[in-house]
Amino acid sequence: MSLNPRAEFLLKTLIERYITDGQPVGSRTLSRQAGLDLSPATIRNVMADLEELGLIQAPHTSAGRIPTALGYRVFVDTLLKVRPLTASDMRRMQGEFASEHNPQQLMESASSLLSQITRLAGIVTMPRQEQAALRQIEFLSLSVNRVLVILVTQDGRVHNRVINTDRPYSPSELVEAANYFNQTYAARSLSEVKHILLGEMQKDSEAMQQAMATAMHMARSLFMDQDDAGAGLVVSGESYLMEFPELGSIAKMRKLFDAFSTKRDLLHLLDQSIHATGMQIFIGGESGYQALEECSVVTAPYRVDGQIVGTLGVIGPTRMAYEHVIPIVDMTARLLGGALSGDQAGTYGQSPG
Amino acid sequence: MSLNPRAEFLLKTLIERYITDGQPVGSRTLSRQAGLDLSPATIRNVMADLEELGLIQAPHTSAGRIPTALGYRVFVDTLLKVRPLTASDMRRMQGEFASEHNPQQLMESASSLLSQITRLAGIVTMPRQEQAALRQIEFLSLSVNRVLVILVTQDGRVHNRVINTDRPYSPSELVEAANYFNQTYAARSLSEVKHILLGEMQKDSEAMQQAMATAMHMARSLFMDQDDAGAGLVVSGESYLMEFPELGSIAKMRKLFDAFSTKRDLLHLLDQSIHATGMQIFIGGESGYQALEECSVVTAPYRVDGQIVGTLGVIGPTRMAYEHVIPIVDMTARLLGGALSGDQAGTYGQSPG
DNA sequence: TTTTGGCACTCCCATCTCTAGAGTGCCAAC
DNA sequence: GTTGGCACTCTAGAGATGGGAGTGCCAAAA
Repeated sequence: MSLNPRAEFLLKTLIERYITDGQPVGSRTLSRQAGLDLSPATIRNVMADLEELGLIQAPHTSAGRIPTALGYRVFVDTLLKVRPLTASDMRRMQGEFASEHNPQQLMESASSLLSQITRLAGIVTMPRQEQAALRQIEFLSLSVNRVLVILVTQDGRVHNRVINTDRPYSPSELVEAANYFNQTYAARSLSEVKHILLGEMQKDSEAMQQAMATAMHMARSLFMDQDDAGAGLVVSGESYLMEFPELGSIAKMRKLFDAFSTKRDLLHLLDQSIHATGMQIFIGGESGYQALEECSVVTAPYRVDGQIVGTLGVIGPTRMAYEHVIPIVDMTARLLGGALSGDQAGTYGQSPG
Repeated sequence: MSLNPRAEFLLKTLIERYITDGQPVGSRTLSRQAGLDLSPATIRNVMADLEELGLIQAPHTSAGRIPTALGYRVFVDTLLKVRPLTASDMRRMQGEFASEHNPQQLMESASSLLSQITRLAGIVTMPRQEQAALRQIEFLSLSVNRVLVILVTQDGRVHNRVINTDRPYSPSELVEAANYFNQTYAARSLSEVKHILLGEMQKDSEAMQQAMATAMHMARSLFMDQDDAGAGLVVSGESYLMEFPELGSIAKMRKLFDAFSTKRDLLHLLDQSIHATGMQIFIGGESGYQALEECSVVTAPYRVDGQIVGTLGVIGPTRMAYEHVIPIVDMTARLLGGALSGDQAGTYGQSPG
C-alpha cells in the first residue's frame, strides 16, 4: 500500500471533512478544502487511486466518496494528530473525580463523563475481581445456616455474598476463620487466592485446623461461583447515538441497544483490551460483532497501582471525531485509575485529613 | 358522559381492534368486527357521538378512528375484562422466582420477566430503604479513620457504606457499638430508626454511654445522606419499544430513552404508586411527563410481610394489550413480594433444608 | 509525465401529478 | 332508528420529471 504524501494528505482531508459533516465528499469540495491548488480533475485521479486501494468508496455512481473501514484504519494509525484536551474539559474531568471516592460511583462518573464530553455512549468495566488484591475478609452470621461474607479489595470495593452453610457456625468460629484467612491471604490477588485454595483442597482435610477448615468452606462457596455475567459494566449516554443518521434505521438501532442491554458481547470486547497495554480502536466490523458493524469502539485500560484492572471507552459511529475522543478516553482512564489508587491511599491513611 | 350499552360495546370493539393492529378503525371494519348486524352507516352515527364525547378521534378526514387517552381511560376503567394468565407464563414466572434468592437478582429477574413476557419495557424499584426493617448492623474497621458499615435489612438486602471517621475506633469499640445498636433498634424500620436517632441527637451527648455515642456517630453518617438518585431502579427491555411505529420518530424515542437513563422521573412516577394500594395505570399524558406522552405505564406495588416496599410495572405504547399486561404485572408483584418474604423466612431458618 | 478543462454520462433526490382506495358526513327513504 | 346512496375529502403510493452533484475519460496544455 504505497501512498504518496499527496494522496495521504487528500485521504486525511477527505476523512476529516466526512467526519465533520457526514456527507460524501466530492472532488470539487475536496479540491477547495485541501488548499493544494489542484483542479478537481486531478483530485479525481487521486481519488480513483484511493478507491482502488480500498480506502474510500462511492455510495453510488455520482456521489462523492466516503471512507471505508480500512480507510479509517489508515487514518487512525498513521494520519491522525490528536488534539490536546481543552482546559475546560480537563478541569471538568478533574473536578468530577475529585469530588467522589466511592469506587462504584467513580465508575459511574467516568462513564457519564465519557458520554457527556464526547456525546457518544460511554462504557466502563468494573475492576476485575481476579486482579484485585484482597485486603480483608469478614464472616458475619445472619441466621442459623446463613453466613454473610464481606470481602474488601485493595481498590476499596466491598463485595457481599450470602452463603448457605451445611451446619451452624458460632460467632467465634467465624471470627477465627476470618483472622486465619486475613493473615494467610491478605494482599494477594483474588486469582492467587483462588489458585492456592484449589491446591489446599487437595490436601487431607482431616489435618486442617478447625479455623482453616471453616475458612476453606466459606471461601470455596465464595470463589467458585462468580459469574456476574455483564453485571460489571456501566454504560451511559446510549441515547446520544440516536442522533446519528447513519445508525438511523430502527432495525440497526434496535440491535445496537440490545447489545447495550445484554452487555455480554460488550464485556467480552472490552476484555480484549485488558490485555493490551495501551489504547485500542475497533473500527466497524473489526470488533467482530454484527451489532457494532457501523460503530467504532475506542478503549483504554486503567490501572490501580500499575496493575491493569479494567477498561473503559466510548462507542460511536465509525464517523466519530477520533482526534478528540482518543485523548478524552485516555485521560479518563488515567483519572479513574488515579482516583481508585488515591482512594486506596486514603484508606490506608496516607492522605491528608 | 352517558354511554348506552351499544356505544360502549362499539367503543370496546374499536379499541380492541386498534390495539391488535394499530390501524385506525373505520365504520365498515367495525361493523363486521362487532357482529351486531348493523350497517356501517349506523356505526358511523355512533362513532360521531363517541368522537363528540372525546373518546375517539380521526387522524384525518378520511381515516378511521383511533382512541384518545380519555377513550383508553374509559376502556380500562369500565370495559376491560382481564385475561387470566396462561399456564405456561405462570410456570415460567414461578420457575424464575423459585431459582433465585438474592434480592438484587430477584429484582432483575422480575424486571426481565416483565419485559420478556409483555414485550414491553419492564421496571422495578428497589425496596425503599425507609420501609425496610433493620435486621442487623455491623461496623468493620478498614483503616485508621475508615469504618465500613454493613446493614442488613429484613428483606435480606445488604447495604454497605464506608464512613470517614473523625477519630480512630478500636475493634472492641466497634463491636460494642454494633451490639448496642442491634439490641436497641433491631426489627424497627429504618425510617423509625432515623426518627429516633434524630430525637436522641437532641439529648445531651455527654450523658451517653461510649458505645451509644459511637453508634450514633456511625448511624448519623449512614442515615443522613441517602440519596441514591435513581440508583434504585431496574429497567429492562427498553429496546422492545423500538418496534412500535407510533413511537418511531427518532426524536420521541430519544426523549423516551433519556428518561430511561435519567431514571429520576420514572422513579418519581413509580413512587406515586407506592402509596396506592393496588394497581395503577397512567395513560398517555396522565403521567405528567412529556417523554411518556405516547406511553402508558402499568404499575403494581409489591409487599414484604404485608408492607408495601416497592413498585414494579411496564412501560409501553398507549396501544398495549392491557388485558394481558395487567395480570402479568399483578402476578409479578405478588411473586416478587413472595420471593422476598420467602427469602427472609429462609434466612430465619423456617424453610426446609 | 502530470495537470487541466471539457464533455457526456449516471444517478439521486426532491417535486409534482395522478389515481385508487378508504372513509366520511349528510340526506332521503325505509 | 336504521339504511343505502352519493358527493366529498384525504392519504399513500406509483410514475414522471428535471436539476444538481459528481464521475470517468480524453485530448490539450504545462
